[in-house]
Amino acid sequence: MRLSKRGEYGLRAMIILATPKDDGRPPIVQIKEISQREQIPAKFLEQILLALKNAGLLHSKMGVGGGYYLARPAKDISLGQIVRVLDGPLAPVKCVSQMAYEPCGCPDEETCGLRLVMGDVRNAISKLLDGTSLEDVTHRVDSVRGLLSA
Amino acid sequence: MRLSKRGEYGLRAMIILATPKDDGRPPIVQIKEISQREQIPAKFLEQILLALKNAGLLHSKMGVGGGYYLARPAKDISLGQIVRVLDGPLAPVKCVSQMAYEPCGCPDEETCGLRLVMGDVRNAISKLLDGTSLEDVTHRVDSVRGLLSA
DNA sequence: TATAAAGTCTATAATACAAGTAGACTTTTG
DNA sequence: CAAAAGTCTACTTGTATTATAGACTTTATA
Repeated sequence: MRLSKRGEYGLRAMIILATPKDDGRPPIVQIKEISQREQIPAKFLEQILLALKNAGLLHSKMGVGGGYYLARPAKDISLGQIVRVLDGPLAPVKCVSQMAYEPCGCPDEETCGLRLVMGDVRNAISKLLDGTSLEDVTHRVDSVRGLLSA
Repeated sequence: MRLSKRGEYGLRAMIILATPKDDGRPPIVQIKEISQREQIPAKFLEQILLALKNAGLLHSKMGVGGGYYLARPAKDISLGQIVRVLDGPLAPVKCVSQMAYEPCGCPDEETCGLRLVMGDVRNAISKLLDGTSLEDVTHRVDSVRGLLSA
């Protein structure tokens, strides 16, 4: 049930891009900066951000002073969207996938025990990842920070 | 978030082994029969069942009339135990794993947004897989069968 | 007691995928 | 024009997954 490095790095990058600057607006950040802050190989991160851009979750600006920024407000980007772009379907087995269904070959899918349980797992993961936005994450980090400093 | 074939095959096999025969007792079944019923390469299944045996979840009997059978009542074997033996930790990232924790390298784990969310995901998966026994699965299959035939 | 039916164990092959690296190209600003 | 940025595609490398092979042990029973 592992998240790939690709998925992990992408989520980390998106969280950075969703974290407001002092003026309260989401920042525009360069690959290099993210790669340094999160210890991610720059060339690998490049591919990841490109994929997120092509999926419509990020926009970018070329040239001096350019970088990446969120294509939509942080509250309108869910972690599920990000993970699906980078790691594919959330479902543990294809036969319970909403976005990439494939039969699993069991004689009768309706009464397949594995399928019943994995359907639940898929739903639980989806409920969490599709139900959590980048804004939810940054707010939660803020509130933990608050508790720690208090 | 994929379950490996190894994990999938193992779960399927365990569910078969947990399904009571007409006399109400869990059966003893040969590799060959499971592999035919579930379309699993026999030699691959062999390794999987051996691993489950070495982990203490299955017992076996050699020789004519032998086969594999559950080491404990089906209600005392959780899906989580099976998956952990075959696929390793449930956690999406190691830094939220209970059984195989490793730091993920972020500057401060306490305020890492990714970690907060993935912790939730781990807990949700664990709640489902550790909270569901093989007996729960076979009962659930029975009840679906009942609904369909009614 | 021989034979066949079963599991045991270890090695290895074949693939697929993940992770990372490279480099040439384009766009933008100053 | 030069420097700073992203774009695109190909390639390499390492590792894990999936599967196959084969020689071995144990047990029932004819």
